[in-house]
Amino acid sequence: MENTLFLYNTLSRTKEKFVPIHEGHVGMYVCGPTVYGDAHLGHSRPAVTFDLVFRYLKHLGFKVRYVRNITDVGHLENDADEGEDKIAKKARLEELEPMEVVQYFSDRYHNSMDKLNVLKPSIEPRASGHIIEQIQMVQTILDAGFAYESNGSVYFDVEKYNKENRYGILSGRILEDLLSNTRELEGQDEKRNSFDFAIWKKAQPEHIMRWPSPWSDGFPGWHLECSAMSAKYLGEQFDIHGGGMDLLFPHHESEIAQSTVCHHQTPARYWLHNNMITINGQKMGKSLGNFITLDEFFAGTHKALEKAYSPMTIRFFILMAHYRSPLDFSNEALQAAEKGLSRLLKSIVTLSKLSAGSTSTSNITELEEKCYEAMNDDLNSPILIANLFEGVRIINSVNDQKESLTQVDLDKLKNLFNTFIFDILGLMPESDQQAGNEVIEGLMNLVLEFRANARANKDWTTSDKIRDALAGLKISVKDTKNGVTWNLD
RNA sequence: GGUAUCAUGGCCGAGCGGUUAGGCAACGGUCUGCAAAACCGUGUACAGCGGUUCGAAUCCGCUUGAUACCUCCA
Repeated sequence: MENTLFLYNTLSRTKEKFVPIHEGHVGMYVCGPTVYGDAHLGHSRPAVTFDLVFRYLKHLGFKVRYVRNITDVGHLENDADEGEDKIAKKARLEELEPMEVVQYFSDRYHNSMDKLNVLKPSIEPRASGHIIEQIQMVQTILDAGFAYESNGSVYFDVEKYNKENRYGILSGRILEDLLSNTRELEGQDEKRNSFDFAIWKKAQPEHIMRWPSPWSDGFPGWHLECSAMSAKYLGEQFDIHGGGMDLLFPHHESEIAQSTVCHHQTPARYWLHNNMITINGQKMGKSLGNFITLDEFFAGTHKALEKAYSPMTIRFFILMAHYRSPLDFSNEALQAAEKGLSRLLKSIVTLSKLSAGSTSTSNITELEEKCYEAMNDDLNSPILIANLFEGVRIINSVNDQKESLTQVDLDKLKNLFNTFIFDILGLMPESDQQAGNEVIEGLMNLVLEFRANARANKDWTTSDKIRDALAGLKISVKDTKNGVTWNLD
């Protein structure tokens, strides 16, 4: 483990050397989805980003416990105090049990993540399964004097907390600014200050998702689940906390406040935030109604899409940008990603067929070092990919006999490509239909034999007819120096 | 209004004071019966205006524009 990984910590606004609390082990918590709708392109960014973190840490030899929650209670819709639970609303509209909705969209979320080749987290806890832990946490905060009960609900006393700690340590906000700038919202009379946030909410009579507590029949506050579940599975202080930038405030800020009161320390050492995916320069979001679901991408059914885009294209598209930069959706960009990915993956097949030379004209060791440098520098996947394309150039040049590599370098390059492309970037070949299909294999050999004969006789009409006909069946035939190759598009 | 981030060639997207990012597209060439693929070559990017410096896309200031958060959202 001689690699030194640097990560950008939102807490310090700098890149910091990553040193885990317990040597050789990493605890990572990432805010997962609220399951009340299909996963859209926006959801894929944190999933892929932290999948990359997970994969790379494992590659470096760490034993990683990766916890990603599923939020199935507690998020209020619209106005904070007047709204109803998102899950409950959807359930009532469709006359389903809330848990039925949760199950349905969880399954669909998992399905989309599987397609994107996102590894499953070690633990995927649900908020509804941790009500007791959350109630205990509310009690602890009340006992410590940092919360107050009001009409059956319990609110976190931000002003009091801020006297001894700093509310705003993560987001850079200053409490006075919040006070003077918070908008007027209806029904906030229960709170002492507008910036106080609920840690327990009394349920309205029509509210279906409710649990008994010392204060009221109700449900836990919005930010509490992550504090409770991360502490339960990763300890009172753990290594990495991740999520989308949009969660920075108030969600993560409030998590820090709650956990600090309960455990007297900042819950996580490194706070990582991925940037947003935008569409026409604007954030893709549920509430903005400008999102495209992942299934729509895979099927090409959304009106903004010129064609279908495969899961690996989406994954590669995301990895081509650094996780902290905004990434703008466009058909052009997706198609560029699609072609680039195809070229990258094709080179692996070419690589497997190369024969060794007596000398090496390229420095594979140096290439490998550059790949690690890129990843160690705050997971700079675009630089990594640029380096891999340098590898592609080398592979193709060797194939064209313009360069050569020794067996040692060839093996090193194969190992390099397998490690970075499959294990770390998590890409995978998508069309392996031709593999193992003996019928197609046999037919193709037969057809290409006829064509080879025609070509030998300079019967271009016949040979082109065969090639065109196969092209119509989405089989492309290419005549190379080393013979004929074909593949399914 | 407050806080934060950003503005790079046709498109996407790296860059953290001096050396080629990379992908896609385009053009020219090599190869090929023709294609395709591949390889080689080509683009005088850095929002604007000042400043610091021997030297700035990169640091500082101002201007303009954009986005995010401040309310659920990845």
